[in-house]
Amino acid sequence: MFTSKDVARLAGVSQSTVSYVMTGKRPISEETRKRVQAAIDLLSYQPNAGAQALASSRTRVIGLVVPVGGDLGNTGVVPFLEAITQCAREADYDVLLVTADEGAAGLTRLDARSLCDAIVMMVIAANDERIPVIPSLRVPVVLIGVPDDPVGLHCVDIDFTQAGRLAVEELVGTGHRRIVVVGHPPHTIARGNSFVGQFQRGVDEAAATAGIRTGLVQLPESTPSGAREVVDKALSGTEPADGLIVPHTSAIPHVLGTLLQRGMVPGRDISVVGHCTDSAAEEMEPSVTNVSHAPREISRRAMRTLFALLDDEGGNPPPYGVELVPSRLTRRATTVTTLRP
Amino acid sequence: MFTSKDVARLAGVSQSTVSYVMTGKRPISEETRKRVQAAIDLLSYQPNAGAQALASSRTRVIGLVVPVGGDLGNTGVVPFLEAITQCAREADYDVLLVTADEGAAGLTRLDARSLCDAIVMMVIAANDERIPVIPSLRVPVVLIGVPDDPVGLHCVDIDFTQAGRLAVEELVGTGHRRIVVVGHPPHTIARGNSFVGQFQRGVDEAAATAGIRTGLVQLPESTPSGAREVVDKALSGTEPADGLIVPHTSAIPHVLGTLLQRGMVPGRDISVVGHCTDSAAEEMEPSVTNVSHAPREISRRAMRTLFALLDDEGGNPPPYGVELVPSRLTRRATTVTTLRP
DNA sequence: CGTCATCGTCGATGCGTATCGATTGAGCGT
DNA sequence: ACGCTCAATCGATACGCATCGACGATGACG
Repeated sequence: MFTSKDVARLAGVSQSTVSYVMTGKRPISEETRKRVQAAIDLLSYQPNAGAQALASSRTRVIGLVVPVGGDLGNTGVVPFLEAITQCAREADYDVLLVTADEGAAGLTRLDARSLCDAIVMMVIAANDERIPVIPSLRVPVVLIGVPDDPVGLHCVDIDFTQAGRLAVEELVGTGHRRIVVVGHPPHTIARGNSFVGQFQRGVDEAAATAGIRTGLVQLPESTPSGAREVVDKALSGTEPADGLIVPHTSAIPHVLGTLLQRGMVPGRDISVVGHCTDSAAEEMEPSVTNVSHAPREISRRAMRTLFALLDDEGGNPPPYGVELVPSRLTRRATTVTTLRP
Repeated sequence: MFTSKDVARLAGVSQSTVSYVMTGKRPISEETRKRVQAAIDLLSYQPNAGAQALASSRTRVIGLVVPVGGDLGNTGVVPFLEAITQCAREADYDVLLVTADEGAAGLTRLDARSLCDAIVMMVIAANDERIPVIPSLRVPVVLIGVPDDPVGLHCVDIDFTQAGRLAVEELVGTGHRRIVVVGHPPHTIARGNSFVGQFQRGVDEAAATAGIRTGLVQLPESTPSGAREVVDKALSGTEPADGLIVPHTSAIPHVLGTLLQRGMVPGRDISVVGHCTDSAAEEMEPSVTNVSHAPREISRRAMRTLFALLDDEGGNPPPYGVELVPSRLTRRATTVTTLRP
C-alpha cells in the first residue's frame, strides 16, 4: 500500500506538501497541486486512517450506540441506521456500531480509546445507566430519545406528547367521543422508555380540553390474538369505542385485522389512528390514518446537531436542549369523517 | 487522557514494559505486572486505537457492508447485525458499518485506508459489481450470501436449495399433490439475489423425485391484497392447491390472513409451509410450519471463518468455498398431516 | 570463583500523517 | 543593486503505541 511519502516522491515534492494538498490548510500553487493530484490518482493513494487519527486526533468516525434484542426488527432501528450512516458518509465520516448491551462501558471505551469523534446514542430507558457518564466524556454525544433528566444533554426525539394530542384532536374533531388507546405490550413498557408516558400525556391533555375521557387497554402482546383480546375489550361494555388510537406500530395491522374479522370496517364502522411512519401507514390495508413517525427526519436533525458540535471551534456550540420533532397527521382510509352528529 | 507513558511513570517502569504487560508478548514478573496493572486501573488507561493501529497495523475493526433501502426492515438485517456485532465484541473487535450504496468504492476505502482488518459483506446481487474487486483487497472478506461465481471467495449462506426441497418433501410426505409456491415480490426479484432461483431449484428437484409438478404464482407485492390475489390464483382452476409454500417471510402472515378470510383454515383445509425464522413462525397465528432461516447461526459461522482467516499465521488458512447451512423443518399448526389418502 | 544461559526490563526506533517554523525565490519599491 | 514582503515549499517533529536489540541481574554449573 502506498503512503504519502510515495506520492511525494512521485510528484517530486515533500511529504508535507502532499499533506497540504490533501487538507488544503496551506496555499499550494496550481501547478504543484496538479502534479500531486496526478500522483495521488495514479497510485490510488488513500491516507492511512490510524496515522491520520494519531496525528490529528480526529478519527472521522461517529460512534453509534444502538439498542439490541427483542422486538428491534419491529421497532424499526433500520431506518435510523440508514439515515445516520448516510448523513455521516456525506460529511466523510464513518460509523462505528456499538450495541447497548455494552452499557456505559461502551461509551467510555469509544471515548478513552479515541475510537470516534462523537457519539449518537439511541436511548432505551428513561432512567438509563449510561446517561450519568456522558458529561465525563470528551466527545460530544447526541441522544435520539429523551431521558427523564435531559439537563446538559443534546436530545432529539419525536414530540410524542404532540403526537398523542394530534391523534385525539383528529378523532374529537370528526365527532368521536368514545376513544380508546391501545397501549404498548408489556415488553415495550418494561424497557422503561419515556415515550409511553409522553404519548399518553398528549392524549390526556387533548381529551381534557375536549371534555371527554379516554379509555386505555393494555396489549398483552403484539400478535393477532393479543389484538383480538384488546379490541374485544375496547368494543365491549355499555360504551363501545368509536375510535381507537394505536401508538404501537406493529400492533396496527393486527388491530385492523381483528376489526375486519369482527365485521367492522375501519373507516366506516369505527376509526383507527395509528402512530407509524407514513410509508407503513400507506402500505397497510386499509391505509391507516396516522400520526407520523419520521426516523429519517429525526436522524438528520440529530446529525445536524452533532456536526454543529464537531465543527464548533470553541466559538458557540449549540446549546443543550431537547429538540422535539412534531408529527403530522395524515387522514387516510381508517377514519370516519362523517360521524359528526 | 492518559497514555501508556503515564502508566509507566506511575508504575515506575518503562513504556515498553507497559506495552508488554498489555499484550503479554514477553514475560513479565508477577510483581511488575501487578504494579503496572494497578496503574492501569487507577488511571482507567485504555490504549489509543489510532496509535495501536499505526504501530501494529491491526485495527481490531471488522468492516460490515450491509444492504440498504427498500424492504430491509422486513428482510431482517437486524439479527445479522446483532449477531455479527456480538461475535466481534466477544473477540474484542469493533464493527464499522458501511452501506452497500457505496459500492465497490466502499470496499477499497476500507482496505486502502486501513480502516479494518477484515470485511463481512452481505451480498445483494448474484452478479455483484463488488465481487471482482475482492481479490485485490489485502484484507480477508467473508460473504453472507452466494454470488453466481463464488470461486476464490469465502461464502456462508442458507442452503436454499435444501430448504426448498425440505418444504416440498414435507408436503409430499403428508399426502399433498397440488403444491403451489408463492414467489417473491418483484421488488425482491429485481435485486437479482441468487436465492430465489436456488430455492426454486430445490422445490423442482423434490417435485421431480416425487413425480409431481408444482405451481408458481408471483406475488405482486407483499401486502394483504397482494396475497389475496395470489392465493385466489392458487386456489382457482380445476386443480386448486392443497399446499402452499411461501419463501418470502413477510408474505406469510398475509397469506394466512387471506386463507382465513376465505374460510379456509391453514392446517385443516390447506397446508402452508413458510421460510422464516423459528421465532417468527411461532409468533404467527396460526403458528406456521416452517423451514428455518437462522440469521444468527449464519452470522456466527461467517465470523468463525473470518477469525480463522485473521488468526491464520501464514499457516493454513481456511480454504475458499461455500458453506451452506441446512435448514430444519418444524411442523407446526399450518400443515395437514391427516391428508394421506 | 569464573562462565554462561535465562529472565526481566529498558531504550530506541518506526508506523504514516499533520503541523510548525524555517527557507527559498520571486516580485516590488527605492 | 539592495532590502523587504509575501507566497510556496521543505524539514523536522510529535502523535501513542509495538517491537527489536541490548543490557543487567540472577542463578546454575563446572
